[in-house]
Amino acid sequence: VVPKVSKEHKQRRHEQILEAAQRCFARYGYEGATVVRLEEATGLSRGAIFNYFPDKEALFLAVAIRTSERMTSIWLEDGFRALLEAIVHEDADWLAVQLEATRRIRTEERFHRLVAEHEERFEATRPDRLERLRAQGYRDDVPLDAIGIFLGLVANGLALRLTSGDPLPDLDAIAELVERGVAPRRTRNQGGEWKSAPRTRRTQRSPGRSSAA
Amino acid sequence: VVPKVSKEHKQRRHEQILEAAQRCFARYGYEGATVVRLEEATGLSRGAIFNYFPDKEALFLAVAIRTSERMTSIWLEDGFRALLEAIVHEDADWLAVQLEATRRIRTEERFHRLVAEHEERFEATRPDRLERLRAQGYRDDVPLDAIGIFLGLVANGLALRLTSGDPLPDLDAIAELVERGVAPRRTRNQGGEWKSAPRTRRTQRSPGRSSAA
Amino acid sequence: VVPKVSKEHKQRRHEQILEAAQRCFARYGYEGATVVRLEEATGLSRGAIFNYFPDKEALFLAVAIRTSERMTSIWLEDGFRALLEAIVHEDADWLAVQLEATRRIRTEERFHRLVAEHEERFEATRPDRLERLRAQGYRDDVPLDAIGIFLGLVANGLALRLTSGDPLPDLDAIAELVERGVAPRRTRNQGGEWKSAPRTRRTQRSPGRSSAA
Amino acid sequence: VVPKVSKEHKQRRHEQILEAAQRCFARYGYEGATVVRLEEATGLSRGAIFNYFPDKEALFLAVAIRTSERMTSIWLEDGFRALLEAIVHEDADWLAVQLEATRRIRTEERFHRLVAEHEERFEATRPDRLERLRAQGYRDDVPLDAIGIFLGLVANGLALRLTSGDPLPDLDAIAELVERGVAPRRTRNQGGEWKSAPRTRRTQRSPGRSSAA
DNA sequence: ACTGGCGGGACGTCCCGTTGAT
DNA sequence: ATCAACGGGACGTCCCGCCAGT
Repeated sequence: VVPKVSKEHKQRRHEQILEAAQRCFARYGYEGATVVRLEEATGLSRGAIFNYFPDKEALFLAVAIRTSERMTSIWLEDGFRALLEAIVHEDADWLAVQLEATRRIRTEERFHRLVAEHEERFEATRPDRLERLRAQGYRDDVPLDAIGIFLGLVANGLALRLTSGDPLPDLDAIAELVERGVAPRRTRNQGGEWKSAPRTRRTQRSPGRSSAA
Repeated sequence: VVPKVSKEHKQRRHEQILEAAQRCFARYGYEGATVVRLEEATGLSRGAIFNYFPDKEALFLAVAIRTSERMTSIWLEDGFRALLEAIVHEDADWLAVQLEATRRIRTEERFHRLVAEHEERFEATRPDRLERLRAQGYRDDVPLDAIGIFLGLVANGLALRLTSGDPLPDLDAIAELVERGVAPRRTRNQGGEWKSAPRTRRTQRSPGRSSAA
Repeated sequence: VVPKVSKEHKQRRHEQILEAAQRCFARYGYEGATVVRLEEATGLSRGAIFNYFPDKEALFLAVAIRTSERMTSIWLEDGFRALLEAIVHEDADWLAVQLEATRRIRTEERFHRLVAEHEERFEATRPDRLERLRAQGYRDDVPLDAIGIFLGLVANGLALRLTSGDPLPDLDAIAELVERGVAPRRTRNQGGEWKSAPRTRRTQRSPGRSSAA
Repeated sequence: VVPKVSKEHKQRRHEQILEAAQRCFARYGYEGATVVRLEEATGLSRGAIFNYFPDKEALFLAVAIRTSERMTSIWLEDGFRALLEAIVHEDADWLAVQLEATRRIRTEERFHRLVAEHEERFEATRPDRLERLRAQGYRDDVPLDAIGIFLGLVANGLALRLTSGDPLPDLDAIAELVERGVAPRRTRNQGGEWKSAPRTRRTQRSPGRSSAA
């Protein structure tokens, strides 16, 4: 009944495994991230790893959720430009994990259901993002959700490009192109608002399984 | 040692295998497309399949090259809007294959090299794409290759979104946003070609594939 | 469509695997009969073995059914004394397999169902054994099915004893004791009928899962 | 290093583990009785269990010895009929354990030796069973040890039948058949002791076990 | 040309028993 | 004395590709 190791210890182990697993899944893909490689990456043994996660699949799901939450959190709190910056400049592991996740959603029925359940459970906690998007002052001659989707396309396309190993694009140029596309008629292009814009700019993604997409 | 069946027969078998394999790889992913499933999809047996392709990886490479060439060919010959249309309206198998390919490039050293070799060999045969891009009349205050990359981001992002099962976006709206982003200053929207001129759309689906896909 | 190897070949392989597996299961028990040991015993590889049987469990079931049919067939065709003789003098592998089977029926829900399904399917093929028992001329002051059960107890007890490695009992003495127990009043003990008795003496077991019991 | 808990506490723990383990081994078999299940059954954890027994095998041996001693004690003290009654009416766990034990003797060299050592050590403590058997007044035209073996066959056969889930037989009928088989010539059935004198039956079930069994 | 029996390797899972912490 | 984290071994399963057979 008395905890044999401190709760902090368990927490740290949990985190340690998640982090190492993220590296592994990113580098080798789900199937390529064999248990042996997970052992090497974590520095722990099967017994330890599967003491914290029932399954390799559960481990992967946990990693995917983590990265997904990270991604949406950046977008919501720091804005779209910050998201592009993060995609470009931070380590690319979480992008790769996201792509893995979408692939497994596509190909593995079981995983699809697991993710759907999770999404359902945390759907309610999300604020109305469309409202927040409206406040950003985008052009109004195009449906707002289309703008949200468009921004998502660019972000995902960027992530895909980076994980493929293609060279880094000129982020300012990209941002400029995006900006002109979504800015209101008159205010367009008055001087790189993308960079100086308030940190709360964000947009909307489809409510479905957007986080993993 | 005279060939027992006509060259056309071999050609047809080759094609038949490629097509079935594409379905398989798209639906199940590379690892999930086991040889047994490939047998079922092709209606042939191991022996036959591995008679035409040295191993599973070579088969996948052939499929990936095929889909990749198809994608670039649409873009170059029918324009970006046509590419978007194709991504949206044709069966999504080749998108999934493309994603699989990038994933394997990322994770499998061996496959990465195979692709690189192939690219090198066929690089010379491609016309200068930037030249053709220039002819489209985009804005000139942003480097042309950035525009190309930007368009690629959107296309890839769209592909990724579709294969994830997210709902179809309003293509016209997306096209409008992209158009304003890349059009020259003054000439923007002078004829809404994006909307009104979906040049040579290829939206018809290849027969006999979609139903089974 | 044309069989690649002769049907006889497949038949022989099937038999070969069953026989070796029987040895293995008898000697090591179900859990102890690891796939490696089955490989050694059959002289074949995993690939070959599991080409003929989907599962280790299916293989065991096939073996158990085989031995069970053998046991009941001896009893029905050659009589109870012949059964005792067979239990004592033939190789004890099939006894051990039978015991394994009952144990797995007891402990493994899944196996229990498999056996039950099999029994159900072959129930109809069995002739009315109680009738045949009646013809044997046992004492009539005790219910006939009790006599059948009693004989079954002795046979099973003998099997259990033998597989435990205990020394062989004096079969004639045992037979004499059984004989006096079940013979009609007057004819009792007139001179070792057990040995000279007609070869079609048999008795009844509970219809349930008797074959595996 | 004074013992922190009383000797009685240790004794109770010991007993508690043995009892729970007996249930486990009976229900799941040796291999199926995983340590996790033993933990659940005992309400204790690995550490506690392996503090009292060096390993799983030793625990099983202890359980098996316990049940075995119980069985022989009933036979010797209360007679054969009482043994049959006990087999039929008491909870079947110890029968299953006995069967498990004989199986492991047969298949596991190591366990066989352990049991042999134990037998050797306690052989001397047992009174001469043949002597006691002789005192029961059986027929003398058949070797006495054959009678003993015969009775053992019936008892074991009955146990096997019961653990297999087959329906309960009519015990009186069985006893009558046995009785006639082993009784002296003239004195047979002079009082039907088998039926009328179920000496000192021990049919009450041990408390607290049956409900959970 | 085509089949499929087969070898053998590697995977995820589970399980036992040790060990260090309480 | 008791616990649970953990190491590491072995298991059944599945899968790819070779090649003997037709």
